[in-house]
Amino acid sequence: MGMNAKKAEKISKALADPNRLLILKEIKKQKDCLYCVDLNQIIDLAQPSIAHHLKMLTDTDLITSEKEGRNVKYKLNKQLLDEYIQFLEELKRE
Amino acid sequence: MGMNAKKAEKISKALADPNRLLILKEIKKQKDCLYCVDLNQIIDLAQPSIAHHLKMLTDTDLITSEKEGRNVKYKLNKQLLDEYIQFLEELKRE
DNA sequence: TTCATTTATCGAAAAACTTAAATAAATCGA
DNA sequence: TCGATTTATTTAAGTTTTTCGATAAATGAA
Repeated sequence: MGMNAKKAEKISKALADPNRLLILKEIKKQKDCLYCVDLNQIIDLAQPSIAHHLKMLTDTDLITSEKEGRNVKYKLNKQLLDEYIQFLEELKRE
Repeated sequence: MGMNAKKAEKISKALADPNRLLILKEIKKQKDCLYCVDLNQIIDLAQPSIAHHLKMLTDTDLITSEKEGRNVKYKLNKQLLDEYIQFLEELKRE
């Protein structure tokens, strides 16, 4: 619970890739609920690469995954994003 | 002016390192005004490595540098950080 | 000018990251 | 069960990043 520099570093790293930002954007587009299978149409990468990026995002808890039959549904972890934003806000306070 | 995914990616990358986060934290500590020379005491890295990290932060405009004689003074670019935060906020909006 | 201090750059080695082919695992439908 | 679909894992190649030694450049002080 709560953000620290180590976590913020990992989250920053997770955000530091165009394809992962695209995934997050798609989650937002799909009303905060994305099926992995749809990403293959959207992202110009081989399936294992997409799986790799999804794993990085779930490993940092930026997104949560939920199995639905053969598919996996992804949602944004808004609370963690908020904690990260709070960490950044505090960098501004002198 | 204004944030986009490409810029956000670069900023994320700049934030995705423990030493660079430490530099930002020190800028905050020193009342938003850090002299490069002080970092050598604080960060356990060789001088060229510190210079490299400072360059990454200035290249993304997260910090600004100002020459003062032999020294260089660094300040946080709060506006850019705000734009980045805004970008993240928008990821939450469905 | 000469020396000391501070910062920047170059070059190279090591570590980390990205990507995809091959393949495995899980699940659904027929 | 069998075949098709979806996702995960392994392995390896290519790229990028991090780090430091050596060295250069810039500036202040004596």
